[in-house]
Amino acid sequence: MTVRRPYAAALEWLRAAGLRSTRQRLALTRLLFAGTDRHVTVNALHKEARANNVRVTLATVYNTLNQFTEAGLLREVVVDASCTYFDTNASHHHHFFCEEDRYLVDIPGEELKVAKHPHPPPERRSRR
Amino acid sequence: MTVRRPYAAALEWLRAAGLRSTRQRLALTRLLFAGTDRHVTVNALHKEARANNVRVTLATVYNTLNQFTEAGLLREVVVDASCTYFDTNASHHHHFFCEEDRYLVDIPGEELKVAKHPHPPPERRSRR
DNA sequence: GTGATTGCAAATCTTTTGCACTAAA
DNA sequence: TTTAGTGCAAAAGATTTGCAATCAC
Repeated sequence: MTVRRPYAAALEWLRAAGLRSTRQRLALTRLLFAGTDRHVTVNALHKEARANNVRVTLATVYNTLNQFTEAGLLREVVVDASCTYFDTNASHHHHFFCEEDRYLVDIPGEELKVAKHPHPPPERRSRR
Repeated sequence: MTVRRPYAAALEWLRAAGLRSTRQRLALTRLLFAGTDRHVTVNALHKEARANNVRVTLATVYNTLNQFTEAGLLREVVVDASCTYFDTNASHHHHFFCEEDRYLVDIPGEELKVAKHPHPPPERRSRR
C-alpha cells in the first residue's frame, strides 16, 4: 500500500503541523509530492529546485526536509555515513540499495516479512 | 552462532589479508578481539587505545578499521549520518539501536527471521 | 633496502547554526 | 506588528588525504 500524499494533501499536512506556507516550502513540496514516490538527497533536491528556477538555499533545503520528516510527511533513510535519503513514502517499508549506482529501490507491498523478532533488550525495559 | 574470533585467529586473518603486523594494528586487534563481541566507534576505540598507553592516531584508527572491515574481520554498522559502529561479530545478524543512549544490541541467534523477501530489482539483474 | 604504514595537519564533505533581513499571518 | 523562516557565511563533526618520517619484512 502506497501512502504517497498528493500535493494538496501535503499542504494540508504542513498547515496542520504549524508550518507556514512559504514560497520555498511550497516549491519543495510540489517537487516532492507532485508525482510518484521519490527518494531524494538534500543535494539532489537542491539542484533540482534551482534547475526549476526556485531560489532556495542548501541550508533551507536541509531545514525543510528535517521539518517535513519531523512532521511525518517524509521518512529518513540512512544509507551510509555520508548519504541520507528522504522518502516521500512515509509508510513502514524496506529498501534495496544499489551500492554501485547509489540509489534506493522500494521493496513493494508485503514482499518482505519479518517472521519473528525479539523483544527490546531487557536493560531498556527495566531501567528508569 | 557467534563468530567472534579470538585474538590469535584474528592475527592469522590479518596476515592472510596481507596486512603487516604493525604495533598499532596488533594493539587494536587485541582491544577488539581479546574479549567478547564488541560494537565500537572510531572515537571510542581511539580513546580506549590511548587510555591503554597505545600511541596511535585517530586517522590510523580510521584506516585500520576500514582495512579490517575490507578484510572481513569486522562489520560496519551505519546508524545515522554521523555515527558508524564496527562490530567484531562479522556474521550476518541484526541489531537494536538505543537512540537515547546510542548503543547497539545484538539480536541473538535466530530471533529475527526474514520470512520472505523479493528478488533484487530487475534493472540490476538485466543490466551490464 | 624497499615498500607499506604511520603521524600530522590540512582538506573534504555533510550538516548545523548564528544572525541580520524578509516575509507570513 | 509579531514571529517564523530564509540567506549567507561560518562552524561543527566525521572522515579522508598528502607527504615526510618510520617501520616491517
